[in-house]
Amino acid sequence: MVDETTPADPPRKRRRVTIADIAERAGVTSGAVSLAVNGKPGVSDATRARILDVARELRWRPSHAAQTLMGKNSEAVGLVLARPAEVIGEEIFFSKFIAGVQATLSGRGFSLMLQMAEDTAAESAIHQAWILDGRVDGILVLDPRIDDPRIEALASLDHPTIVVGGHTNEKSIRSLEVDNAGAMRLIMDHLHGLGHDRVAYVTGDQAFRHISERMDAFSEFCVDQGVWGQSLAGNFDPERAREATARLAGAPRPPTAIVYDSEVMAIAGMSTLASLGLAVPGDVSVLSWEDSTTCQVLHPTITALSRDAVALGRTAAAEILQLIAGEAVEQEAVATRVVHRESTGAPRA
Amino acid sequence: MVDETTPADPPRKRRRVTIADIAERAGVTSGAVSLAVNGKPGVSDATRARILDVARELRWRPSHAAQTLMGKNSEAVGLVLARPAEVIGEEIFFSKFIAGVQATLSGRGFSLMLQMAEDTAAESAIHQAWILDGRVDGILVLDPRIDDPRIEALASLDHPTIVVGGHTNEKSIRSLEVDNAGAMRLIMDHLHGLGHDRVAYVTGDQAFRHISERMDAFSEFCVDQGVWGQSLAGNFDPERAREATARLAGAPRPPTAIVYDSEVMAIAGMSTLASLGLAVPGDVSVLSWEDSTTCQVLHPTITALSRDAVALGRTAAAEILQLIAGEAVEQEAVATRVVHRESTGAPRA
DNA sequence: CACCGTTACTGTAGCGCTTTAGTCAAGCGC
DNA sequence: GCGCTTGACTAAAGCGCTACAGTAACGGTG
Repeated sequence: MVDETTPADPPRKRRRVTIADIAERAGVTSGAVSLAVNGKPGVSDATRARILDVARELRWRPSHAAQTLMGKNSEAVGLVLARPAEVIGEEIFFSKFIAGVQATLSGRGFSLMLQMAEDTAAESAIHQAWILDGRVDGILVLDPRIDDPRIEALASLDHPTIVVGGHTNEKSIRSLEVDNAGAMRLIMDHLHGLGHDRVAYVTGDQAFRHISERMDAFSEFCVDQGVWGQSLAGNFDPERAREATARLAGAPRPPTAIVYDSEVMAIAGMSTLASLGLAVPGDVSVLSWEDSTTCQVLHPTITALSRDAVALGRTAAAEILQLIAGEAVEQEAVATRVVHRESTGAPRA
Repeated sequence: MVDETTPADPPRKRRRVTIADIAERAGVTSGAVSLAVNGKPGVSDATRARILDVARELRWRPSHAAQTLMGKNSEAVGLVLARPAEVIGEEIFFSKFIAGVQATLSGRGFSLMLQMAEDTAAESAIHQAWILDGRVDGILVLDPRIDDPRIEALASLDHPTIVVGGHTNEKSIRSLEVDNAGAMRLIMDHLHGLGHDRVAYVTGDQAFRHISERMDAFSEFCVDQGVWGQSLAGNFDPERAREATARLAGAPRPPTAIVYDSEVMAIAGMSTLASLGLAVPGDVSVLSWEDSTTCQVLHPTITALSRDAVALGRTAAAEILQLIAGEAVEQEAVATRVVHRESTGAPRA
């Protein structure tokens, strides 16, 4: 019969409801309340029920700060993005990845702590602050670089961490393997299978481990299969992709197919080809590393390496949760395939 | 002579460095340390300098948990997304908005707490938990609905909150005004100015306040200017946009221009028109509410309402920070304009 | 019936920090 | 020399919660 709608409640400063309030009301001490709400033995069933009733009635919620002060988990995972805001805003990968991470995390009641940093040094500083403060239980690292200073720093902190994409030298740090070499082989098999033997690859930022892995696999494939192949360095900037495309198109012996390291670059490249009067895939085939709705609706539709970034995010989240819980981490491969669309076809004979 | 480097330190569990450690080493009490590190009067300059030196040397960082327990700010802002993961992954608006929010927040040392929720009820529960725990200092609400239950709930919690887009009935809650009606007028002025007098509007989810505001402005413009105008309900799903487009194209008197409520829908619509053999803008003009790189590179390029979602996020973050700091909140309008590209032109005579 | 083991609690000491009330010596004016 | 201020600290309480050492009552046992 206790009605807490508080009809004429004076709207003054609302004080926090604490276990002491519950204790008083239930006629026990705060210690007993703690045992009761945490499901630990030491209180009779009757008392426990009474305490829980009062707690519910008072709309009590445990103080997170007090709990982490006692060394409890913070139920949050941290992710720092060290890329320019424009890139994060444009590249569909990030929002998909984050959406995937969130979907899994939220299902388990975890939150995501997100920050952007200017550079990897700033990113490490944030990692450090979060971990020492116990604000996050685990950290997700994106875009690993060759000899990444962040990973070294994290290894010394000895905290649950998952590096997404590219394994690390630090064996104490888990990484979510992304088979960049295998994916590149899928792409090259596709193009080679169509008959292409002059392929160009317009890359993203080579400082990233995953990009350099792709480049290596590209070169190896070309050598092994006798394909003429050339990488042109880019940095995810569509303008750079335009320049690279124009250079390739104007070459004495232009490639018959171009692979772009991102959807944004592929689109920029394709529009450049169109403006140069080149037909896709008639004169040159185009393939995008990363799929999106845009690839499906553009004319011609763009053949793309589809990786399901949402699933990647989900997997990363699941793994970090397992790591936090101290369970064995089981690697789950993210399905990767080439979706054949209109932008790739047999080269002109 | 106190040397705490402990030469043969066994690498066991790393204990947290606390102000007590600093106090001991500096030969003062923890109270003095607190005064020193917080820049408060009560310690001599010499002592303060000594304390700060020791703190730096020991790499001390204040315990966030202890501080929030004392009622300090948590230096974080919360944002809950209540849309399907796929939509968040596809719509460029979200990543741009979040990137913008982050850019401003990070600059001031704040973090973003991000969660996804199934529905608005779950979203409110998360808000409540965050606020009562003091885990966030402020909350950002996106996609306000007509008679939004979340806003009511937040109003009763009396916590810094900014509703992005659409003002609220609750005058205690601040909102970041987005002039949907004005933007719709810009769009219609553009089309009407080109000579269109049969315009269709394929909408997003009408439960959202911003969508209904746009629809109202659309209707009003049409009535006032004697333009034949019709809204077709969508829900941001490209498939729905395709259906709507096909229906419009097949009508006895089809519209000469179609406005789509999102870039994803505009692209879907345009590809549908193409597959029906209709020329853009020859047979029908297309306009997208929301700009993106894709709009710029598609053939034809798409005329779009450009709102700079990154700036919107930045502004939202700046406002919530001002609100948290207790400063006066100054509304800063986000530049909005129609970017005229190839997809709109004069209707065929 | 003294003895022991449970059960169901209570009381209190922290976790790391802030804050307030005190303490104590030095300095000042008359 | 006395009272009084001032500056520079110290001591201790308290934020909300957990953990752990007690303790009182009860029931069973030989």
